[in-house]
Amino acid sequence: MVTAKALAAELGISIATVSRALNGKPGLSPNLRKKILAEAAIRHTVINPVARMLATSKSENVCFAVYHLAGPVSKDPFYFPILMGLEEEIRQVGLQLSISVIGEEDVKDAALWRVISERRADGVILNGPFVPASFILKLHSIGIPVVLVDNFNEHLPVDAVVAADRSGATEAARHIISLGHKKVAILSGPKDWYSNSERCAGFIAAFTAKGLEAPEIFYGEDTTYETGGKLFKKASKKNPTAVISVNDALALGAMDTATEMGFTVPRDISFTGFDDIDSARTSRIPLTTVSVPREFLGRAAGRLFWSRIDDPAAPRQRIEIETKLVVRNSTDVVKKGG
Amino acid sequence: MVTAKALAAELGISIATVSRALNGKPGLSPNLRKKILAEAAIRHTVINPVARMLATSKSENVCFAVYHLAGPVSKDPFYFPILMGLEEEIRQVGLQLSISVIGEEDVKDAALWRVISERRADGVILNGPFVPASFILKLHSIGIPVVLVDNFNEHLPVDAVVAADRSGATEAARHIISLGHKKVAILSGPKDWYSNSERCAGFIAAFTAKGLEAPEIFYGEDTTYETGGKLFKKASKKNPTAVISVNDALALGAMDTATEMGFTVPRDISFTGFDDIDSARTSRIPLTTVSVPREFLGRAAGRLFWSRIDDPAAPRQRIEIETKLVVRNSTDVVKKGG
DNA sequence: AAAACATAAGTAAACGTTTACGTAGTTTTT
DNA sequence: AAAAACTACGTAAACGTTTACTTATGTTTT
Repeated sequence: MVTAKALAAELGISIATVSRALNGKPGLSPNLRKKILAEAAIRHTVINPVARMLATSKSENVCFAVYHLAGPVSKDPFYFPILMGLEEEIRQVGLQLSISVIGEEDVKDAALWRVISERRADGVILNGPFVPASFILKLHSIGIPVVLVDNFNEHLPVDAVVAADRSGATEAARHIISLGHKKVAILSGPKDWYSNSERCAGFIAAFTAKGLEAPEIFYGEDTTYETGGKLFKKASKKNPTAVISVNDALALGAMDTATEMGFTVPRDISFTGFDDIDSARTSRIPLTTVSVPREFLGRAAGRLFWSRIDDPAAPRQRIEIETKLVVRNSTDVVKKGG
Repeated sequence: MVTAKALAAELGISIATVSRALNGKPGLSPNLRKKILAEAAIRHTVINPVARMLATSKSENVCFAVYHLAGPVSKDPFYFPILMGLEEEIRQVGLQLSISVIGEEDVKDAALWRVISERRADGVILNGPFVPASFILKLHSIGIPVVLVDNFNEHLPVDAVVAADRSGATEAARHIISLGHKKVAILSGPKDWYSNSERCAGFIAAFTAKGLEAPEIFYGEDTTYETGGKLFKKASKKNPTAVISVNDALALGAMDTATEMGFTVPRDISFTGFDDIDSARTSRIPLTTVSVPREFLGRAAGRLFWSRIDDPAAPRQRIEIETKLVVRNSTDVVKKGG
């Protein structure tokens, strides 16, 4: 492995010329260019990106931040596909993706700020609804490009890519309505998480649009399997014929608890989820759910980031990725007596 | 934000002195040091890591490579926790973690090689059993520190961290044996994946140690839920009273297929898995499995990497992380007639 | 054929550090 | 009290690029 500098010396030409050749820049005779490129290929010469970064003062690095809450949230299989999609996109524009997990203490004080201020990243992809708005604002105000994934806030002047939570939820609810269900319960996590509130709104909208009574929403502290079970126990007192949840984990927990309590799914109660994580498909009773193309969310975030870098003054963008209802075995027409 | 250079100019001292102060190096009067540090804090002065990298020719960057096979494998929720653990560890030693997803084409040719040769990383954490040995060897032979996670090969001169696959498997098999099972089937993925072969060996060992007949192994092309179902259909022809699998997805698929076929679990057949992924716990019939502390695997990989950087000439290390049998509801004593 | 202009290359200053080496001034040794 | 040894700091050469500027060498234009 030979540096561009060494290559220049070997060929008896200036570094500037080699630089131009290796970067495909003009101002160079086709002959010499070919010669340099050929020699570079033989000697495995690549521009040293660190030196380039120093010279151009760009880090060519994007940071993917995972907000790591203590406890079950981190186990959520939701983010990995996003990460994969993002990486592929980011790589294609020649950037590199680094990851950083941040916790509650970090946000208050240093953390990402550190990553950024040490110039290891040109910008940040912030993931999930847990990141405090104040932190996002701070990042943005010091000129760091930020894009949000699976999170959005109208008052935040930053780009975001989200799933079509509301319309997806409406579609799921319409499915339930079309099966004749009237007594419905909604299971949700904290209402201040963007996707939760959007999805709930989407559910409700479907009912009110048909002139039906809006279902009651049962809020939990998180969106885990266990919480799903707990919430169902509460909800079951109202004898719903269908339970719709803001995510799959909740739905799966509720469904299993229902089975334990003696209900037969979907004969007695129908269940729907949201996200289409693996276990929705592989569950004993495959779950009817709204599929969120997570890898695609990642790709979109990558493109969004790139366009932001390209034009820092562009107006804020919000990309919404279409979702798709996947009907499986957990939903059925309402019983006559229901 | 002010560079060290600018800070030096402001204070009317040399950059070298500021560098020493900011890096906590000796050769500096306590007074001046304090003064510099104070001013640095006010002016938010941090050493520019890019410049440092150039000067020291270290990238301070570790690359986590995910070998992204087309298809269901990538959805495996196995790697995310590893990633999280790794990041925390890596960060503590001042390194940064970047991720790179590589595919089959990349390995043949460029890929990681690119990442490395462009000096964006000081080394690589290679994840999973899919990475071809030739590629690992190539990386190692050009002097790139490599650590393997969830993979090992005696003939490869690189560090590795793995779960205690063999002993964990033995423990699971012993559990099955202690319940009185004699007719047992083993479900596995490709036998050339390290963890698969180790786990199979561990299963077998438990049986032969007790003087029992070694169970038949049914091999699939991958270790997915769907394959689990297929394999069980084959295995069921031998009327096993227990089915032990090399991972949870396989076990879950087998278990659900068994239920569909009319078996009652665990009364008719017992099932065990391996890994303890989320859905093992949240499955309708919670799965008896061997818990692999994945976040810890990540941490260990981070430490291993660091110690390798520290002493490139150290002998190869292989860290084995203890696993733990988690008995849930999918296993029971063998039926009298079994 | 002179003037104006492209084109192809080189020069050298930045980018912000690290670090071996040099040099005063101060302390210790003998 | 002179020699030796520290100590605290400065100097300057790397590290490997990028890029505005300059300088030769053709190539048009008039």
